Amino acid sequence: MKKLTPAEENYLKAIYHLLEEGPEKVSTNEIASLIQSKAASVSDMLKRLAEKELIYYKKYHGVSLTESGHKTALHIIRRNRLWEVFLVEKLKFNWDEIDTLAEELEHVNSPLLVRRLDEYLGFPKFDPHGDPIPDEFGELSSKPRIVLSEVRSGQVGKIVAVNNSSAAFLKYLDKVGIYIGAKVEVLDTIEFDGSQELLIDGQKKVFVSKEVSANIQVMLHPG
Amino acid sequence: MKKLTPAEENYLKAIYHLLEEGPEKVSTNEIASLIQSKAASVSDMLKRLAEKELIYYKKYHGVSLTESGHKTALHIIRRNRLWEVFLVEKLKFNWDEIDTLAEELEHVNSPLLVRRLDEYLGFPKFDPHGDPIPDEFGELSSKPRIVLSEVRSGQVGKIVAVNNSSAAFLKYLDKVGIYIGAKVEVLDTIEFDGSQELLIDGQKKVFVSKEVSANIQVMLHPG
DNA sequence: ATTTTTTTTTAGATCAGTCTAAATCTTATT
DNA sequence: AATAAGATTTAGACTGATCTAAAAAAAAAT
Repeated sequence: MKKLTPAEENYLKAIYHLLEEGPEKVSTNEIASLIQSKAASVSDMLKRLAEKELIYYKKYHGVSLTESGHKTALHIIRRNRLWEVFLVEKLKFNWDEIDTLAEELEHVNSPLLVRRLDEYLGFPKFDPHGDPIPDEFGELSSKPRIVLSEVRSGQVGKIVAVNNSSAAFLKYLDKVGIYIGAKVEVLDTIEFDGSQELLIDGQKKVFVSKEVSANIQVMLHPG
Repeated sequence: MKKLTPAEENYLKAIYHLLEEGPEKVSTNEIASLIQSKAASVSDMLKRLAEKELIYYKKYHGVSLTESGHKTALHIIRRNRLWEVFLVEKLKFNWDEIDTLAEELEHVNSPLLVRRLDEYLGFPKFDPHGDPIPDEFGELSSKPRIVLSEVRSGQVGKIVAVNNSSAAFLKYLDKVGIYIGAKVEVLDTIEFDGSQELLIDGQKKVFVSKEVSANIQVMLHPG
C-alpha cells in the first residue's frame, strides 16, 4: 500500500462510484466523462493503476477494482466524507458548498489525522449528503443509504431520511404520502429530467421531480 | 493573483522565511538547502516565480520578494498556522507532530475556507510554536514573536511566553533566572548542538540547551 | 591579476499528467 | 460477412517539477 498521487486517487474514486451503480465493468469513456478528462488520458492512467494492481484492466474491455483498489477507494471516500462532515458541522458550510473543498482535503493522507478527525467529529456514520462513511478498515458500517434520485427503476427501498427539513418540503411529502419508514419502489425514471414515478407502500403511485428525490434518502432491500 | 502550484507556494514560503532572518537577498543554495532540493531545481523555479512577478531575480545575485510575492507568502503562512492551531487545539496533536500535516493542508487555497477556519478557531493570533498568524490582509497584527532558539547571536529581546508549562520546565527556568518579561541577549550560539549562552537583564549569564530555548518565546527589540 | 574554488545557471533526462490526432479494435448495421 | 460507426489505445507533444553533469560566472586566494 504505497502512497498514491492525487490524480490516481481521483481515478480510483471515480471507478468506485461508477461500479457502485451496478455494473461489474466500467468503460474508459465513462470514466473520462465523470472526471472531465479525455479517453486518452484515462487509458494512460488505467495502465498505471493496473501496474499497481489496483484495478483489473483488459484492453478495450473495461476495468473493475481489485481487492486492494476497492479498499483504497473506500479509504479515500472515508477521508472525503469526514472532511465534508467537518465543513458542515464545524465550519457551517452548506452541503452544496463542500464538494470541491473536500476533494482537495481528501488527498491529505495521514492515518493519524483521519483517526483524530473521526474522533473529533464523534465518529459520524453518514456525511451531509446522507452517504455512509467507511470505517478505519474500509468497511461500511451499515447498509448503505442512497439518495432516491439514484435508485434505478425496479429497485425497492425504505425511506430513512430527508436532506432538507424545510417546512415547505415536509408538507409536500406529507401531502403525496411519503414519510420516513415508507416502502418505496421506483417504477420509472424519466431520463429527460430525472423525475421518477414511485410506488409507495405497494399502493400509491406518485410522480416526483428530481429536486424532490435528490433530498430523500433510501435504504435498499429493506427487511 | 492567480492560483499557484504547491511547489511554487513552498518556494515562496521558503524565501520569505530566509528573508525573515534579516538579509535582503537570499541565494539559490540557501533555498535549495532549506527545501531539500538541488540548486538547479531552484534556479528553474526562480525563473518561473520572477515571470509571475512574485520575486525580484537577477541571475547570480540572489532573490527577494516583490510586494505581491510578500503578500502571497503571508497568505500561505496564514493558512499554515491556522491549520497548526486546528491540529493542536481541536485534534489534540502535539506541537511537534503538526508540521508535515500543516504543510499539506496549507495548499488548499480557498479564501472562504480560511476565513471560516479562522473564525472557528476564535481568530488566534499565534500558532502553537508562538509564531504570529497574519490576518486576512496579510498583516501581522503585532510584533512578531520568535522562538529563542532562532534568535541569532547579538540580538536582544524580551521573553514573552513559554511553549511548555510543565512544572519541571518552569522550575528550571526559575532556577536559572529566566522569567516572563526578562530582557535577554543571545551572546553565543553553539552550532554543534544549538545551545546558547544568554545574558539575562544585562547581568546574569546562563547556558541553555536547544531543548530549553526552543520552548521560550521572545519578542525582538523590546521597548 | 591570475588562478582556484564556490556558486549558479544551462543543457539534457526523467516522471506524472494531460492533450490532440491518428491508428486500431469492437460492435452494430446492413 | 463486409463495412460503417463508435470506443479505445497508441503516438507524439507539452507543462511542471525534479534531477545529474557540464558550462559559466562570481568570489576568494594566491
